[in-house]
Amino acid sequence: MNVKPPDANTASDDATRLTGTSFAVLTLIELLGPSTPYDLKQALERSIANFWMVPHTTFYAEPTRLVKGGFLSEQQESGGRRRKVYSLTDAGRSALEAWRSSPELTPPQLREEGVLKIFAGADPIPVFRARCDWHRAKLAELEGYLEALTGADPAWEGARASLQVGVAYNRMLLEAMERFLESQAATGSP
Amino acid sequence: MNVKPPDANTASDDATRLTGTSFAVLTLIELLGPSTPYDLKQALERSIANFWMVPHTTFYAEPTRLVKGGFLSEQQESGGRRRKVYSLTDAGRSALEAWRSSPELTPPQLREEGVLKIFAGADPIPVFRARCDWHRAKLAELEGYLEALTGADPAWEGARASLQVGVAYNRMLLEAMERFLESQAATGSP
DNA sequence: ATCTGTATAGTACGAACCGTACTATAGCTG
DNA sequence: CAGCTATAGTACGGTTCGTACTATACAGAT
Repeated sequence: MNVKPPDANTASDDATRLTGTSFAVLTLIELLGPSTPYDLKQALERSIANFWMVPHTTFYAEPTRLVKGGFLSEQQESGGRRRKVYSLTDAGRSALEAWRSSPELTPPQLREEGVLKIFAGADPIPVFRARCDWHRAKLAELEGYLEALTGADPAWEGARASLQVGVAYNRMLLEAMERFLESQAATGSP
Repeated sequence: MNVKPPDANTASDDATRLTGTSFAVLTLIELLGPSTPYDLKQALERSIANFWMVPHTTFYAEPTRLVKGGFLSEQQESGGRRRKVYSLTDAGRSALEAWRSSPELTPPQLREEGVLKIFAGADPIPVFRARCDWHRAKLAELEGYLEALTGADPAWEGARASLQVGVAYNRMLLEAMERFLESQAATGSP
């Protein structure tokens, strides 16, 4: 009847859990080489954060966590601000590779307040208008990042591809909503 | 130089913060009438959770929070399990209405591990294939919910509209990825 | 009638996360 | 070289999250 040693699976093997955020850090270090948290944060914001959002305080905490798990090693910058510089360990490299080549994916996580308002009975037109503005701005932003990558190292091929996915995604949504708004304008006020 | 009374804006007016999850609960009670947390959770899963994900433990905690803030009132079921039943207060109704008719939207929050893997250099083909399966299943699920709503009360118009948005969204993504996979199949292995 | 399995309806809890606010260093500008 | 702005973080306390566990109802078998 359900009785178990209360400390079954407690200790040794419950290693640091690796989340998407962890792999974001590992990937960026692989691309950039040994990096400070701020280097990583800068790179993150122009790329990964667009499809895997992480608040900066969470992101700054992650390297520490990964050192604890043995996936990163930490050195002190000599001179200047003497900031911490993180590098991949072998464990880090192989965890990254295992994840990258595994077909498993966690389900996409979405929180879209606009659709929530529509659910609640709000007029969809202002909602879509606001979202069009947002996606237009995001599109311009992503196109800027993409342009900045032209002629970059082939190691950045994945980065380019993911930005292209982002561009396609935002363009699709934008155009769909614009079509909807136009059709409403036509029907609504003749 | 930056000196402020340390307890400026501390007390009385920092009322319970209302999040998207709060409005999800308020909206569902408006639609369903007085409800138990489980009623709400059931309804949530067939609708709102598809564009505003909430883990069930967070969702169960929300009504309690909303009672504390004065947005819901709580009664005891008489008989059966004697569960708690929640109803909107006037404060709840007006908070809901204010939110619904305000044009402000928090930015969409997305976490898509597939694109993260592509960023990291993974082969996009298995990623898209996995996602196609996922979106196909989601599409079928949403279409099922929509069908179950045919002929429902006009109060559920927003629910229907939001499900239609969800259907369109998933169909768009699915078709885009299918087109990509077909184009790859054509080029890749001639 | 009662046992027993399954679906329903939650709670407990510690780790992770998050937002706000604050701190600290570097480089630049007059 | 004082002061300003941009850069590069940390502190902290409440909130959220996932895992695991608990508990109640009801249906059918015994």
